[in-house]
Amino acid sequence: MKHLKRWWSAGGGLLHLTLLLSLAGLRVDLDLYLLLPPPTLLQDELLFLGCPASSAYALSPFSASGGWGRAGHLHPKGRELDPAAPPEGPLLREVRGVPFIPLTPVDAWLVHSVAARRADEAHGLLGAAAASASSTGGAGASVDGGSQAVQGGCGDSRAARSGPLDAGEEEKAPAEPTAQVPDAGGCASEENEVLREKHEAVDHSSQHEENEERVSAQKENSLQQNNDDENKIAEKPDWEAEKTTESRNERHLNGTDTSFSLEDLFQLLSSQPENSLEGISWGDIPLPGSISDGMNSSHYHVNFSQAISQDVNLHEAILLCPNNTFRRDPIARTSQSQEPFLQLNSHTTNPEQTLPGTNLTGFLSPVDNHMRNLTSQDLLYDLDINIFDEINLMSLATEDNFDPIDVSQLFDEPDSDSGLSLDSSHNSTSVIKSNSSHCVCDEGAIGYCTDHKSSSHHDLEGAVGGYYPEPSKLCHLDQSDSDFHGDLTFQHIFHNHTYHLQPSAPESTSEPFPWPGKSQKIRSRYLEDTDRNLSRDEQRAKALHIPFSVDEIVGMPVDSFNSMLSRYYLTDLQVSLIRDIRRRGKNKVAAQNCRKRKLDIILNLEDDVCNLQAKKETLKREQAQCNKAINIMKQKLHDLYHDIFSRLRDDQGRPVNPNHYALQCTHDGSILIVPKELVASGHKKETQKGKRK
DNA sequence: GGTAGTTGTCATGAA
DNA sequence: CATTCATGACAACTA
Repeated sequence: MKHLKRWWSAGGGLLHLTLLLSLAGLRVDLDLYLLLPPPTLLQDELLFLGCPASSAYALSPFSASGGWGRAGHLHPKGRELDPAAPPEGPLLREVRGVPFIPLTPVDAWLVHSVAARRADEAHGLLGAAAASASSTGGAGASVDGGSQAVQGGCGDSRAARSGPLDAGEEEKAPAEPTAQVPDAGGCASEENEVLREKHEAVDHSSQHEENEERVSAQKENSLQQNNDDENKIAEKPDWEAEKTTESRNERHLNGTDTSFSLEDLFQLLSSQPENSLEGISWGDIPLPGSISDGMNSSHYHVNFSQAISQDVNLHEAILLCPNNTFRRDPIARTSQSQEPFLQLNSHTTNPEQTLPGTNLTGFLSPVDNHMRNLTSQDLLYDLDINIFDEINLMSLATEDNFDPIDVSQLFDEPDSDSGLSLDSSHNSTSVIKSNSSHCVCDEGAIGYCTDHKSSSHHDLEGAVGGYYPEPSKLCHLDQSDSDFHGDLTFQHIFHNHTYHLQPSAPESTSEPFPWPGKSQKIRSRYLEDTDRNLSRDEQRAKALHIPFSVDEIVGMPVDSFNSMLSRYYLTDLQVSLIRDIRRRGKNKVAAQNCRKRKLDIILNLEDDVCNLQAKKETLKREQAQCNKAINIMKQKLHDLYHDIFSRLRDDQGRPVNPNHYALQCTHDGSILIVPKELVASGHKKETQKGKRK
């Protein structure tokens, strides 16, 4: 940028720039009038910036006072000329027929500087030549393609396109020295003047660099004051400012804003690294040359929304890019973030390439939002639509006249094995298939009807083998799996061109691709590992391209399951398999639960046994303690008895024999000595009464 | 190679 | 009647 500034400040910068544009083959007839800025540029510009717009702004280069256009052709935006305007400087007078409308102070300064310069020239150097040229209209150092080095009288058509001048402006024009438009000779002499002043400009170049920096700062301020959109540019970060620049360019495209200021040029140039000018595709610069063309030709009036809708068809995107959710070019995406300049170019200079969808870097964001807003159901729906094609092929596969080769050719699968012929499938499976053509469909027949099932699978896989993404995977299923022990036959169907070999032939002989030793081992190991992780039902579902996962099929509620079966177009084979998968899955879970429950019951019973055994021991100990206490009590009672009878005496003073008498307690607490015979008869009566009750 | 444990599956009955 | 659940039985697999 510094280089650019210096280059720019050298005075001939615009000329060089124009030459570059021309050499690059860009049809940009920038009418550049190169005049050196005075040393007082900064002060003048500051003064200029401080001026109200009514007095300082937007004088068209075709202003009569400016002297570049025919009198009476001031741009409608133009107000009036500020007499205090800087006297000289570069002017971007017209861009490919579109009048240069200064929007920024710099632009306006350019206009003013040229206007003042032309006033000086009218009095001095150009003199009569300029006066003679004024009758033919403006002229400039128009450089177009390098061939039109000097284009005289070019101001006619431009002035005509620039629109009428305000009457007031036209009246003020004579007040200024008449800006005589030079003819060709005038342009030549003007170039000499430029060269002469260029040397002078070298002295002021350093100061001009500073001025340029301040000018850029002032431009930001002026943008805030004048334009809301420009104001956003000043406030927003760079990446947002790019958007605004884009919008501005779109305004150019739509013709709503025909102005193209040096600021735009600056912005474009500054968006590139300092020394990368040569890397800039000048043809991509959204110069108003092409803009003006866009005003005249309809193909630049692009309906972006239409372009988006045409390009980003969701279904089409998914179908075309099954591996990529979004149909977008990652390279373009990268370039959007890394090369805003180029991305910006793509909108303006080459819409034919950009808009039809090859490069949607700038327009894909709404599509992305749309895609992000899609629910998983929507995506699943699209996915299912995609899968339906497969299912339809499956249906075809089950038909008799189905030719798998056609399918292979239809999908043009690189990995498709041409050896997957009808002969192979029929040779290996037709006999079995004829014996039980629908064995797979039968409930409960899948699990261990291995030959039949595998044969059916083979038929199907053989039918869709060319379409199956990785048919070789199925050849590397776990050989120990009895359900798929026919996979070797399977393998022959897919990959072996020598079908006369035994199914148990070594795998290496049937491998169609010459994998190197190590990679083949890795590959087979990988495939075994990946397939080993799949359950049988998952493998079956994969083989039949069931569009649902096993977990979904098993865990889905009944209503959803039934609605799913009715909602999607599924073959009988698929429906049968789905139901089997569901039944087996639920039964598997039930069996697991049952075993778990049984195990829990067993464990609980074992715990109960342990608890009961412990309780039994406790009770035994308690019983022993009780017995021991009872014996103690009996012994005490016996001792008490003998003690009592030893102290008892009858009427004659003799001791009472305890064998003949017994002690009996009455209800009132008194104790009687009763003969044992009476006690025995009394016990009999009580027992008889108890029995009667 | 035999064995016990695990797991998947089927058949069957009950809810 | 269809579906689910529970469970015994069987087979395959694994350690």
